[in-house]
Amino acid sequence: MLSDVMEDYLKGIYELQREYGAPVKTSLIAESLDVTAPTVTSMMEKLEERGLVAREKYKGVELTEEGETVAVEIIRHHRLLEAFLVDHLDYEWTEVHEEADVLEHHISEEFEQRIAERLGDPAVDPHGDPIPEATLEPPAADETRPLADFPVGDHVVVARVRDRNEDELEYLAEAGIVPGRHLVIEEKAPIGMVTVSHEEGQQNLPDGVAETIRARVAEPDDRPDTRHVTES
Amino acid sequence: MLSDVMEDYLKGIYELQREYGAPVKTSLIAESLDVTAPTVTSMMEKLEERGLVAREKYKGVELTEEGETVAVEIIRHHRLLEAFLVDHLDYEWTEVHEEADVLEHHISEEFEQRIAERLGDPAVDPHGDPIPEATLEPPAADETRPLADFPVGDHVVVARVRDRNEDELEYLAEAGIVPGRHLVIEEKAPIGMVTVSHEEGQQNLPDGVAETIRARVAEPDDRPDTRHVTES
DNA sequence: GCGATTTTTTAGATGGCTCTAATTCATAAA
DNA sequence: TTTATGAATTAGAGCCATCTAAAAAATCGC
Repeated sequence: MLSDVMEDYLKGIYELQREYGAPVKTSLIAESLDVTAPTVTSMMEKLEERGLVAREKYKGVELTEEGETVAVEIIRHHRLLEAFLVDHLDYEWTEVHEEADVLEHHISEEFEQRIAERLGDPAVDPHGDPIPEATLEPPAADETRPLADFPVGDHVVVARVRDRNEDELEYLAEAGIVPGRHLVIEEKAPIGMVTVSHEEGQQNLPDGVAETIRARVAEPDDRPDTRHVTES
Repeated sequence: MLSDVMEDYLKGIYELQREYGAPVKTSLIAESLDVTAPTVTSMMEKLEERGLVAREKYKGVELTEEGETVAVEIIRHHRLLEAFLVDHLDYEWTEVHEEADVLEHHISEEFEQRIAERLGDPAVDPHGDPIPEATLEPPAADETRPLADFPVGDHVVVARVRDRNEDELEYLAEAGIVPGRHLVIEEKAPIGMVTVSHEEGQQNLPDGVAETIRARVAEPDDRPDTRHVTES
């Protein structure tokens, strides 16, 4: 009933709403989906007609409950697929995003249930992102923060390394920046760079990248792990 | 580059061409894809422009080599997916068709290779249909014939039970009409019905159904098997 | 072999998703 | 508080896959 394109808009709006709050502005949506602003406006009119977003002209949109449910379902599909590809088809966690981004729109309820079952209803995907429950309750806002936000000296655990292009993820994986990894914030250089360290050495990260890696403060019992980078 | 719709046309034309020979008429395509004739004509113009079909106006179309390769690829996807769903996600062979029909257009090369490998490069799918090779050579025309074509008294082995709606396949599975099954043609009634038998009893099949079940003459060493219907 | 019937194509329209160009609205700066 | 700037919307267009109605071509029956 809903086109894949509409599903992509809803997913995009959901994520922008989480990150920047509502209402979500036209220009943000346009940028995130790589379309022009008029395209977004006309799509918002359609989504509004269908009751999936609430719109205030010239201000922006917010997902309705129904729109949010659709978005959460697509995200559940995406993250289950990523987990499935890694666990059952030997994909590397760095290369699952594109495949999941397509398939998320095309798998049936049945397929979703079967892979969830086969995976044992995992709580997070290979990037560390939480997988929404089958009930499609929007997951609680998370307590992680971008790596760039922690002050020098903090000990943190990487929670998520966001879906982005494969080369970047591979580089980060190679450098040991993976979900679950224990890091120390070593330095924040005024040229827009963060330096972190772990058992295997130091790593410099441009601010833009450090913004998209989310972490939480290391608990007393978080032992620096010795997880190794996957051999490829 | 190619839309899913175009892929569906190519797949449909391929199958019609196998069944009835080339050129394939507009009306046949329209019926098999459940669209109107003008829709087919306009799609054929587009496929011709792209070099995927050769067209003779008012006569019909034939796939070019390139068009055939695309069709074979989609069919390979379809059948690998069906096999994967049955072998690795516990689907019944009667319920995989719809899922595969959607996903066949959306999986990557990578995904195709990985499921093929995981399955051990099977030669046939759960319906008994041959899975084209990764080289996408069009498979040799097969030597099976519709069940309806065998004379009374013949001993045959079911080769394929074609993709069609789930209820019908479930009924046939329940009745023991599954790929690999040894059958004897018992009677061909003038009311358009064929009667076949196997170890567990007799089964009447309307001609329309007997047309879509393909079989080959039982070889001397084909022992009537005792395969059981899957318990559900 | 010619008219009647069937099939195919042409013509013209619609809805979906996108664009560029022009206009309207909101906001930040003076 | 007025204006300049930037953001959003409207206007108008194009392409895709589809439709119905009308015209043209092929085929079938005598």
